Amino acid sequence: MANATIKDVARRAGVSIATVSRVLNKSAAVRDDLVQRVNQAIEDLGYYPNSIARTLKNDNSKTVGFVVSDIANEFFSGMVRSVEDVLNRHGYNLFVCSTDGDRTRESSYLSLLREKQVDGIIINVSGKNDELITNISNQLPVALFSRKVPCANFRGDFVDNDNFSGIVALTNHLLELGHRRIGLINGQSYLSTATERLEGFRSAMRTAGITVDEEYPYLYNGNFNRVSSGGDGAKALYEKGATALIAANNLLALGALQFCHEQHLLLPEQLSLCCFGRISNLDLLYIRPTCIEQYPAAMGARLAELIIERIESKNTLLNREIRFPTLLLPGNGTGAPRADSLS
Amino acid sequence: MANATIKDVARRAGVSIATVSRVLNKSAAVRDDLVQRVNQAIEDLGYYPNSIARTLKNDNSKTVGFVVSDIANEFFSGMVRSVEDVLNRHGYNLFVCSTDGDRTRESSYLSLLREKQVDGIIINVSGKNDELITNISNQLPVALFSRKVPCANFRGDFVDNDNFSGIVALTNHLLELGHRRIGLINGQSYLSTATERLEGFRSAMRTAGITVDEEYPYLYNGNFNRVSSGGDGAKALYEKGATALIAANNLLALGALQFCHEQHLLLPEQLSLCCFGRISNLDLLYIRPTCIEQYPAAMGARLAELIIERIESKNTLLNREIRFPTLLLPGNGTGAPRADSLS
DNA sequence: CTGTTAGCGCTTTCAA
DNA sequence: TTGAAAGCGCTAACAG
Repeated sequence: MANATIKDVARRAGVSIATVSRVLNKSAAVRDDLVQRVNQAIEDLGYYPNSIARTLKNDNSKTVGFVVSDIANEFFSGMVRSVEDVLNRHGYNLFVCSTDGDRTRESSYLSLLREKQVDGIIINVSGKNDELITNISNQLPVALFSRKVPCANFRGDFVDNDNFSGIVALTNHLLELGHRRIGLINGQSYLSTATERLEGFRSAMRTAGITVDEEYPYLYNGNFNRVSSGGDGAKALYEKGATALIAANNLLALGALQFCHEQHLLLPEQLSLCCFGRISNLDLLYIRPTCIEQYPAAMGARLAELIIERIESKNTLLNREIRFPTLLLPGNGTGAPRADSLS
Repeated sequence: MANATIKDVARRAGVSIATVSRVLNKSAAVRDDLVQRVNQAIEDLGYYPNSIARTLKNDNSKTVGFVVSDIANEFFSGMVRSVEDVLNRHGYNLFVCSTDGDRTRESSYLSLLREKQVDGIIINVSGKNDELITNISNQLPVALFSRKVPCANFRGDFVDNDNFSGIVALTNHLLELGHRRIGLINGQSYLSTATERLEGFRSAMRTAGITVDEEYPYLYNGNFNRVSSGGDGAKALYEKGATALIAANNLLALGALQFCHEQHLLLPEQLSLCCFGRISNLDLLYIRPTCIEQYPAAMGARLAELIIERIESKNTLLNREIRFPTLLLPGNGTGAPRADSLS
């Protein structure tokens, strides 16, 4: 029942294993009749090559790791599909790893992936293993997305949305509707996504004459990975008197929307809601928050291309940064603030 | 820059590679001071084992393949997360493969997985490679879900919902509301999921005195993998006069719901809609179809356990079949038929 | 054009 | 308790 090996094929075809290898890889010319005999033997035996042995010899596994907080998050699962498609077209397989944003899980997955000799790693970092990832990036091709590693000697590529201009667009949208007490439900402040989004918010507000600093009351620091955090943020900011909310990612938005739904808040009459990111089945929701559309499929495809190029270049490429332009998708969850709520 | 090997560790610790191996695997007693020296050397060199070499020697890769039509489908992505969690707890990694329900993609992925020496395969079969999968199942642990392989000598486990009683519940629900012209938007008839769901429908209807045979006009054979197919089915059956629709899976339901939304059909006044399966953000939808809840996380965890047991038993276990009980989740998309539509 | 052989990194038998 | 050495399946350098 054990699988046939190259030796079995060679014996059956009456040639040496080197010849079989040459036929398999077309790595050198082989006489026609021998090719026939080898192929016949392969078929007879149902032989397929052992790519583990090949990896050991060749030092490439044709395997890539995809590390995210939660593959069940619709944004990541939309992405992984196209990562996989592009990689597969190049003969690669994909290991999927969900870290839950946890430091230990992340580092243990990274160890496993290295032991398995992956050729490269695509990762949405937790922000808690920055030094480790920087080290790895100098030995192995790495492509980051959504979250940067703030280390000077990090080597690798980075893909994200244009966070700054996306949040500016959302903020301006709300400002134009007349809102002033605009709340931002943000994620962990040590993540580049969070800081960039906060910066965009602050900049747009400043232009409107509003200072967003430590004193600004309508900021909530939640957790990008927790829907419940979005609900908590919405509750806190709404109770403080915010007339409009921006959720900084899709999960936070979902939590905020659930809060509104459960509290029977009228959107946009009592509260305006918009968000950065993609919500599935958006057009079928009872209220569609205005949002910044994301393109997980396109981002995934780009990431896969970047990592393949980096693998093929043996990690010699200069760092690259790709920003996807953002698009404001109007919904029906935002409107003018109630007259009695104007400051 | 190349990674340290067991040889480097041995040299640095002044011991043989056998001793290093014994320390790494605790496979035999080693004198205390040598253990210290080896561990020190490992740390100094930043050594981590090459699991590829280990696989070649040991004949197990600690790797499992997960093969589905589309990992971006919310049902599968919810599942893969818990598959991964359980496997990871046992030291396994997971290869994710989306076949798009395509015969060639499926078989090519299966080849790749075998070449990579996966220890087992969890698969939602396309239905187009049944003999191949049956063959594989006799060499390698296989766990199927949602779709059976109709071959007597298939070896492996199977996990699914209780399709029959689920559809019966949906059908009875509609019958009790007074519907008679109930449409079923089903998937490919060569898939066990489709036949089982059709059987349930037929049985419930028969009990109500309605014969569902070739002549029955309110049957639509669509494609489980295509949202658009759900829209086409809804259109066709609605135009034929169906007063209520059952979509046989989540994607078909989504398509049907989108059709209703675009056509501004009033649910449930003009049409009742219910479905088998889970739709994400269900409670935030403008209309919530009554549906049969599924438990992808629980199913995934169970699948992972089954495949691990089967791997550890060296594929000697008898075939097992696990059915998850179904639960009817009431929504607001179903109601009594309009008076003028009663037959 | 073909075959022999070393060796990828590891585990494990066998001897000491 | 330790080390030497064979061998997992494959590729590629080398010799013919």
